[in-house]
Amino acid sequence: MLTVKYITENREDVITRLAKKHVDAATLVDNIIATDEKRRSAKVQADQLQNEMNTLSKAIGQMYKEGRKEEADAAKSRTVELKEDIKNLTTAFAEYDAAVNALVVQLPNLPHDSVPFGRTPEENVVVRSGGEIPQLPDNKQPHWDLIKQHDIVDFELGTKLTGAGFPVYKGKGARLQRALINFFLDEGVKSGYFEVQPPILVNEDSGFGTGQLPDKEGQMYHATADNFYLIPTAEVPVTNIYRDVVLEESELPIRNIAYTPCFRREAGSWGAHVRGLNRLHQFDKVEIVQIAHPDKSYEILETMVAHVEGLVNKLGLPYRILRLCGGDMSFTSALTYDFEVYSAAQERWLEVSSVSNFESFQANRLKCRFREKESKKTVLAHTLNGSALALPRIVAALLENNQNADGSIKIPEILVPYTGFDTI
RNA sequence: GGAGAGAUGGCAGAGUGGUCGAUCGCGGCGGUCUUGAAAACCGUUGUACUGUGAGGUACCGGGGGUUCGAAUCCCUCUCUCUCCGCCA
Repeated sequence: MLTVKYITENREDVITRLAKKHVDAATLVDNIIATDEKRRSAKVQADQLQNEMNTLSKAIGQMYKEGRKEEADAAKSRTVELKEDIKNLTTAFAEYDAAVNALVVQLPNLPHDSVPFGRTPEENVVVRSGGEIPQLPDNKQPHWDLIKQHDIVDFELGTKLTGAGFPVYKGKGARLQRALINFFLDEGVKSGYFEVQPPILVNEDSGFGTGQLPDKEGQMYHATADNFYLIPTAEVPVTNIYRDVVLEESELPIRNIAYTPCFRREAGSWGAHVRGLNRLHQFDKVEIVQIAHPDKSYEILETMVAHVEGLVNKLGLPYRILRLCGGDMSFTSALTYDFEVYSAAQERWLEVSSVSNFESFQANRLKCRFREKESKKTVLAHTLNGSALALPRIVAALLENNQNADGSIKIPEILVPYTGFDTI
């Protein structure tokens, strides 16, 4: 969330920039400023009275010590009214405080200046593309048919065990999964990321910290007996490592990489275009997360994009990088690049990564700060993350793009040391 | 799962109703000394909110209560440790 201080001091800026996300924030912003004003006023009054109370209490203590009991008892009677007033003001303060909070969390993050205008995914801007779209045999098959032919992913079996969207990977399918995970992790570690293996169940505080709660709880599976949530992305546990943390400036940037399974309920979004591996309830993903100095975060965003680009290049997949327009960006993001690979039998672009700079929007929720070396002041850090990469659609594209006329599939050379086979 | 103990500032560890935001030590920072470093000595050292400012307020795991006054008493929740049981 944005800081109230920033909103108050930059009212116009907030409103004009949010217009790019097609949000008319004027009413909300003014409401925040007005409520915050009341909040502060209640705080000041309460503090003053509390100060009187503290002074009086000390005096009473002194009187007792000196044996002036009657005087002390007289003073006590004066505290009754004070106490009542303080209670009322404190309650008012708490109410205003909660109100301000409830309002502020409704404001999306401000889009960066470079974010294109636009409302729909069609208005995203292709910043660059690479790789070559392969010429497939006339009898080309979509991946769900290839999968069936080789019996490497079993959707029906997954449905038996759990339900739709929880496939069972079998044989070379399972090994391909494992190969990709290891490949992505190794590449990340080679680029200087620090590997972590977080829990895949998180508590409410963590869900709130990265913004999945309270609004998007329908997105996550909920283990109600313990009030834990299954993570929709490793972003949640990995970023929350830095919740309520004050880092040293010299520790920045923090660069973490993690593999986790991810769980998404995707309620209501089932339907066309979700066949096969295109959309699942459980899938594997390697995620990169950075905590950065505000002056460096955009530079770092580009290095993350470059890292992801390196991965799709090494896998030989045709790809394009999109800069998301204001209307297609997430609530929390200031600038997002999406990576799409071309799945040549479906003849569709599939999103396989989303790399974002959240600036201090998440950090403010998380209270993730660093101590500025010069001033020794604590400053909100910038958080960034990106998929590097999400597996199922990569697998879909690999299978489709590398198929031969007989339905056999060539494994990209770089993966062979990981899979132990070069053909499916 | 059973029994017990505990949660205090970066760490270690005092403090059981009244100038306690909190003793002392270590660590950190600044300084003296030194060619430099170490040692020694002196000083300093939490966070947040609020006020133009001096300052004020809050925070001793979380929440609630008793009291003129709570780190200290009561209730409750969470977590940690030790022993036993079970277990990949």
